[in-house]
Amino acid sequence: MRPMFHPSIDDIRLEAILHALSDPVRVAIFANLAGTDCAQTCTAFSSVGDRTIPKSSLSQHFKVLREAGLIRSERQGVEMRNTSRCVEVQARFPGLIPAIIEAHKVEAAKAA
Amino acid sequence: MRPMFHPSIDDIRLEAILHALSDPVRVAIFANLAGTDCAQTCTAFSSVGDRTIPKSSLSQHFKVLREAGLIRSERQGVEMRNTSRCVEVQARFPGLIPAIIEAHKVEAAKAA
DNA sequence: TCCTGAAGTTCGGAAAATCGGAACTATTGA
DNA sequence: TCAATAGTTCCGATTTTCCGAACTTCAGGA
Repeated sequence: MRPMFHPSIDDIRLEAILHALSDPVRVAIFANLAGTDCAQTCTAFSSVGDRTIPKSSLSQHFKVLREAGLIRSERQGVEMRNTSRCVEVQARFPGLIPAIIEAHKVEAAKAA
Repeated sequence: MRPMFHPSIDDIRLEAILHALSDPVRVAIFANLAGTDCAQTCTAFSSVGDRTIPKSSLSQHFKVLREAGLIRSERQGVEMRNTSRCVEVQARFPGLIPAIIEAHKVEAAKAA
């Protein structure tokens, strides 16, 4: 298994962030991670909304979020602890993440 | 030629906006449109940065921006007048567009 | 009216990205 | 050492993107 790659702050690309969050599953995962202090495992998201996400797809989604610099994944025993990198991203692109999270809430509120 | 489709404010999706702006050419076009009051034609963007964009690709890019609700395109004689819909999007997703434009500037500044 | 040129759009095939099932790896606990 | 669990990797099928070529639309002459 390859070691996990996490870009440094300066290598984070706006393009990659927007692409990562342009998927409904990924933005849901990220919004959840950004809204909590405790790390979440991948399987915590095996279903998003009413959809069931296959393990392989989940793994890809986490990889995209990780390589965009949005989350940090650390192995802890048999599972993966995922946390958001909001604070770091905020330093590079001030206000970007809060605006997207807020927009995501606006849309989620409307759907309900 | 099919009539152009512009989504109404309430049909604008966050997902579509993020996807539209996750492309370097499109975010450059949109940042430019958002930063000026005067409408721009498509050919005004036939080159972005140092890259030359084929007409057919440009047309597709404008279509993506239009259908995401980010711009409005109106035929004026032989050409197309494109303007941003920032004010409308701001009403639906407050702060989202300014944050992305700002992030785009941060990145553009770094590249220079 | 009939050209001609300019501005975009549409078509279609090649290239790239995405999805998900099956097989694999890594780690813990019995 | 064996079994179970969490996640990754592989790979084929589907979907999306890219761009050249052909087409449409409109304005301004001759």
